[in-house]
Amino acid sequence: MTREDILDEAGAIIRDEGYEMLTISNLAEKLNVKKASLYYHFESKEMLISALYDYFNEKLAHRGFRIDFSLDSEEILSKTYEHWREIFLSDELSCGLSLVEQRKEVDERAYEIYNSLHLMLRSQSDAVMENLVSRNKFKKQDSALLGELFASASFLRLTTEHSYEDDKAFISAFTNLFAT
Amino acid sequence: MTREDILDEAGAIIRDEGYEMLTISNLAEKLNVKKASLYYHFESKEMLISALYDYFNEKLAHRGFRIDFSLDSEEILSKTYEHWREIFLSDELSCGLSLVEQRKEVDERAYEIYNSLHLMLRSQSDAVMENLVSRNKFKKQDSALLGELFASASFLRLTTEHSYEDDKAFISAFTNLFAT
Amino acid sequence: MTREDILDEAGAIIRDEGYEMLTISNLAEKLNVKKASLYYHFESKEMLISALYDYFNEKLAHRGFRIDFSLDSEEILSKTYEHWREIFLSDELSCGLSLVEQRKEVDERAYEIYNSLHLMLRSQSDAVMENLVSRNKFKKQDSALLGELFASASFLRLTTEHSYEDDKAFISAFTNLFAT
Amino acid sequence: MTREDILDEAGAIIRDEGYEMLTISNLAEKLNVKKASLYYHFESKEMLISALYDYFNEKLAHRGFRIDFSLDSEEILSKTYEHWREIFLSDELSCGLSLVEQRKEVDERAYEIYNSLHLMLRSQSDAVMENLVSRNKFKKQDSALLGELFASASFLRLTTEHSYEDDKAFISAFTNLFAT
DNA sequence: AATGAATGAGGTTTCATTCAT
DNA sequence: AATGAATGAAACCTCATTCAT
Repeated sequence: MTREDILDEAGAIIRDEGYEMLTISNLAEKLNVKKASLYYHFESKEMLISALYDYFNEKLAHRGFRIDFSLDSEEILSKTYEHWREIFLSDELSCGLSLVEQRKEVDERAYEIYNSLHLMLRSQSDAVMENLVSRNKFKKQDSALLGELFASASFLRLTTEHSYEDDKAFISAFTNLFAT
Repeated sequence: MTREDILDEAGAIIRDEGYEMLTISNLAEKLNVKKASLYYHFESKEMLISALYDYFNEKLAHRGFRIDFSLDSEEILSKTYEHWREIFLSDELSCGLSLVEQRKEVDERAYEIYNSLHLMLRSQSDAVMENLVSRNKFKKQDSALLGELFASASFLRLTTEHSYEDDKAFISAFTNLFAT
Repeated sequence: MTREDILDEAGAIIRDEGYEMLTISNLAEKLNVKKASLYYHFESKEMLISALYDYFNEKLAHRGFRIDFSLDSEEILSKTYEHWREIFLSDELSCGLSLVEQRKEVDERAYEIYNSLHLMLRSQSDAVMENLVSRNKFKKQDSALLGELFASASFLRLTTEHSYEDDKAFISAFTNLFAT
Repeated sequence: MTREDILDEAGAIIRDEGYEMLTISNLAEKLNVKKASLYYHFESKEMLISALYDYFNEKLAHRGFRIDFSLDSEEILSKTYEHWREIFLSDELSCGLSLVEQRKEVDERAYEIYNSLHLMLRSQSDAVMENLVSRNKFKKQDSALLGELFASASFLRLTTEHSYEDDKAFISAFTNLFAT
């Protein structure tokens, strides 16, 4: 059992059972070790959770963002959305996302990460919009506003349940709304 | 001490200290009563929390939504946003909102309310957009999409920190983007 | 079960089994209650121990010191010694004494009490010597020094094991040494 | 890391932090080794503590006691007291003393050593007094009683805080009290 | 000679809850 | 309507110890 194994299992518990079910007992049981063993790897529950934030942060940082701007507008938005969707639903990151969502109101650390996640979406959205506007794919208008609108709507779609077709339709409609 | 007093204090704890700090001990202490006394009013903690959801739901239901459509477009959006802001920040409702936000990933009941809150924003937003489009204040286009964009962006703005001016600017820009 | 019952039992454990055996589990078991019950009466183990110091201090303060100075010198010293012996061996106070002895090197509070106990013996010893010297029962000499000598020797005798006769002989010899 | 290093550090912990802080974890940490390593040198904590008693005993045994009886009475007492003071305060022995003081009520072994320490002081004190009396430096009287008085008062002075001058004055007064 | 990893037992404390009064 | 006293379960954590390497 390595530190990573522990963090992975901790993340899974948070995602699947909720933050308040992340107890040393529960965690140990799932890992098939005794409670005391966890204290060999982490000084305290607090430190474990802190490590969990680091772990998530690091994984998030390793996600690149490359968009092929030779595609047509709708496909560009579509790829962007897919990229985010992967982040939100990937086994690797959904745990951290779940942690952050549950703790953001109460834990400074979670709040920061939640905000920086927003910021990431927003800046990627802005970059895409700027490109489309500058290349006259989208009507000449405030690309920052377009960025916010696309990022916001996408974020909410990603954190609530929507059908695949519904998402497709949204992207198509969004493209049409602003396409030249 | 009435049931309402208890629910109010419970809400305040959730908002100010987080859901996990809502313990019988903490609640009793804040109310200056002994723990056992709370069991005269509520069968169990579970029932108390259930009552808390009802309490919030009821208060939410009593919030009407009346917009004076004789105002100009920007003012209409502004009033709409103000209306939501009041809901999100009012002492009466912020507690329930906090509860729902913290528990939505984990508690069926919270998830439902969270969704219905979204729906409410969305339907009000849709109604406003439909009106503006139908009265040719806004360009003829898919009013449902406009509804989603406005509701989404507003929701995220309301649940993260933004300056008053920033919000003003957003509404103004949004209006310009779609105004005829 | 009252606070006093708990303190008495805690004291007994310290005296009979040693300070490190004063655990919440052990204490609860001896009192035939469950661990959690102790927390109704004391906020924490630390508070319990603090209360124990108070309890001992109070009992110590209630011990008067009255010597009949019409007796002969040896009897006066004998009574004085008996008075102290009672303090050191009484069921009521031996517990506190044991606590203080075991913790004085490590716990500020115990150290203070230990010192004030010394001081008490010393001042009573001084008073007795002063009386005997001033009444010419003892040779004219530094009564403070006599006080220290008698108090010191008595203290050590009381905290280590000595036969009754040995103590008697000591007092007798001490009297002869200084009697006119 | 040798057995001695371990014993020295263990003693330092007992003196500086108290017996209950002598844990394998704490000890290992201070020695910059891992807990398991200590078990290469000592079978168990119990054996380690037993070795600690031996270690202290041995060091104590190596302290000779030689007094130059050609000095004057006050100086003889002064040297005797100094000798003891060195034992009580020396880095080498204060640890063991601390151990014994903290454990004497609870641990047979500590109790024995504590008693034999007393005995040592007592027999040295007796020897000095006998010499002074036999050489007519002190008035002809029960030298064993003088021995007890000097040893007792000194012992208490050494285990509680006193100024250097205060100690000096005590020795001077004691000398005067019994000098011919 | 030392250590990484694990453990069983037991420590203090908090939790929601009960029940007689 | 409220509370004093108690409780079982479970929380986090530390202890001395083991054992393969």
